[in-house]
Amino acid sequence: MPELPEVEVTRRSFADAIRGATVHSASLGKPLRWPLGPEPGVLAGRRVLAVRRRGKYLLLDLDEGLLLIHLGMSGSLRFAPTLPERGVHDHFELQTDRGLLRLHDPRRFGAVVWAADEADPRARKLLGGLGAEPLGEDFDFDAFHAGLRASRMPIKQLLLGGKVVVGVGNIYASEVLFLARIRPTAPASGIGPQRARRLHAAIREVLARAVERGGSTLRDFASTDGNAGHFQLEANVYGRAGLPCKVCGAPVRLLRQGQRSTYFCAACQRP
DNA sequence: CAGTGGGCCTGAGTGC
DNA sequence: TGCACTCAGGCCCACT
Repeated sequence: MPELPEVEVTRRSFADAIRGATVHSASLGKPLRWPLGPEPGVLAGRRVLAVRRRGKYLLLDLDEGLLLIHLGMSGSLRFAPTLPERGVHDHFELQTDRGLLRLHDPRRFGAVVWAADEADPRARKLLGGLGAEPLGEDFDFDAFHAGLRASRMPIKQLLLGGKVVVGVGNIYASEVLFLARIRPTAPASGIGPQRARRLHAAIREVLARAVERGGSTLRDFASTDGNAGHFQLEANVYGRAGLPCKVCGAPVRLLRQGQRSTYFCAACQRP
């Protein structure tokens, strides 16, 4: 579910409030994608120093160790002084002196993983292969273009892979390629400097705009305060198969790439 | 080596 | 109403 903008919106919604909090206790529900590692009891007494984001992972820095939180396809976090009674899909809770942090994740593709530090193999396994942060300083055009040239994968699948740039999920991949006027099936290595420039800019533009809009709410995304996002209201192609392209009026087309839906305009987006 | 497809889960929606 | 089926925002890993 959540792509980079949703994760960033989530982070911003509770980072300040939880900073400095002391953990009283932690508890697990049903198994998530990966085990926490140690017993949840080791979190008792820890202080939360900061909440950072790397790709679609949230990093809770503790005074000893850190927690890597991934929302998977259906995960969401709430943080508040008190929350309603715990439900069957609430699979992780961190009780602190500033409130309760709760992970709600019906499909359980998400995870909460403890690591001693970022060099810990447990953290490196998850963060090690990640590409550039699209909204950060390190999203360098030359490196990006070199990443494209090195792969013959269809550009949409390369973007989803997260090795070149992180955070572009299935919704935003379609939107970004529409804005850059590039066909999703185009081999990455064949994208010239001109089009690569447009793509590089489109990634920043679409993701930054989605963050401003509070993310997308397709099914059940909500930030930790429970509010919905609004970006999907301005999607140009995602979820609009058969409807007229907002630019040229041609019907938006739908195709499958690697078991995922891709939306595009055949008139606006050249192969 | 790069690239593909299976699988992890549950819930919502559709068609019969 | 019930059942069978498809699909959904991610990502690791076994395989070709």
